[in-house]
Amino acid sequence: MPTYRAPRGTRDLLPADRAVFDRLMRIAADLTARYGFRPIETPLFEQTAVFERGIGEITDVVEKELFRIAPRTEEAESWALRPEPTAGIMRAYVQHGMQTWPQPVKLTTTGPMFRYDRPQAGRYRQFWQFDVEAVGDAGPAIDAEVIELGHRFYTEAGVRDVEVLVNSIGDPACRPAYVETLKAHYRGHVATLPPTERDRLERNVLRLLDSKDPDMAALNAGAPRITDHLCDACAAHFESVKAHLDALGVPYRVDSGLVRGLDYYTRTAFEFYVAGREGQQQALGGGGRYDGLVELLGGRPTPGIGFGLGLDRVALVLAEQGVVAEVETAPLAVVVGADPEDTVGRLRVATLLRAGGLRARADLGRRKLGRQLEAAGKDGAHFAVILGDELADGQVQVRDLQAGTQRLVAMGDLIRDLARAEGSHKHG
RNA sequence: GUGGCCUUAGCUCAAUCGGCAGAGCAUCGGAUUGUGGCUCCGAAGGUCACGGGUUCGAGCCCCGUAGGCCACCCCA
Repeated sequence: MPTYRAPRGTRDLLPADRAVFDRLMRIAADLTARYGFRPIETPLFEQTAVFERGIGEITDVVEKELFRIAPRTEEAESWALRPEPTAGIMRAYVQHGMQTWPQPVKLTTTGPMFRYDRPQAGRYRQFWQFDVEAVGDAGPAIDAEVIELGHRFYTEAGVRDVEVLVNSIGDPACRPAYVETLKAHYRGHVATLPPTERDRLERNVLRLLDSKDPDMAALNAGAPRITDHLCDACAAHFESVKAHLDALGVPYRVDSGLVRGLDYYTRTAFEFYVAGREGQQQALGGGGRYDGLVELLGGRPTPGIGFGLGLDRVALVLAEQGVVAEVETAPLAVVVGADPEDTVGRLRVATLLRAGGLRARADLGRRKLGRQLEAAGKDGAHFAVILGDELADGQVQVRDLQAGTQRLVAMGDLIRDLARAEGSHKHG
């Protein structure tokens, strides 16, 4: 067992893993560009208050999962690693006066998030999210646009059977009354509530709705639904979001038990799952509308909507579904030589090829030719450029490692020859 | 944060009743002159996760810790 290892809940993305992430990030960047979102980077840590105010102090994310940074001096500011990107981006929106930009401001970012909870497969203390935020448009059309974008990301990534769950969780005009109605419903059955659920009754009743406790099933079935208690404005908004989703052909299912764990959400809430694997653990992504957040962070009242998609989980599902991303990392050519000691010659030719724009490696180990060729083959190289006596006539052997054929090529023609071969390889 | 299962070489796994830590793959080297994939030979690779206890003797039994996984909690 090694002396040092990656901290609990973190992992190394080895080249094969990293290639999968690169591909996902490329898809995200390409997709968001097409939809008019512009990339933004905010710090990996913020003043703790940004998260406490924004996300809500009585949420699990802040209460027990926030990665707090120990202050270095007594008067130091209190910082925490970001558990999600939205609060930081909205902080930036306010700080830089983005309300003076053409609205809506559409932003995207992809990067690591941090939550101090107990690790499990697909659940890490450092995990990656692809995030999108559209600020300054009250919807409902843009709600559907954002949901459709999220859904399309999975499609382009190659994830099969992704299902969208949507709900409306009301707004300050109607949610408080609904919360009281819901509390009243459960209070009538306090005695039958499991201990953990009883504890949540007064603190956050909405959470009882998505409880997986079998004893709660019957009770939840009879519980009043938020969608039956929306104010007129929220109800109309929700209907319109659904109509837009229908028009766009996005497959979705209304789940009136869907609530979100962060306080800032209003009205539209949605999550993405692989069909048949609903249940909080396996969420591939989620998001919603947060019309009160900018104001909470000191800005003018500004509506907004966005989502965060978990890249680690997407990678996990892709692996489960057997989707493999072919990424070209193998060199086009490896320069080998008959004289093991002539590293100068091999490196010089490789440098020449690289200067010509080709992916080339030189075998700098001092081993015999056979070993060099063997290593080149294992590396997945298409060609081996073999340096030998022919150099005296200004020629090298170019061996096609897959076909097992080889021919003499003049040094002066080498770059053009290999470049042409690369092109024909790519096209079959 | 709660409960359970697990941890032996880089990877996948063996090791009889408590009695000398092994294999396959991968890595590196060799098989008479400048040609890979197959084959053969060899080398290297271990604090048996870590710490304690029981025992003549512990990879194996007991306790603790760490890490991973599973179910919760909750999120991505």
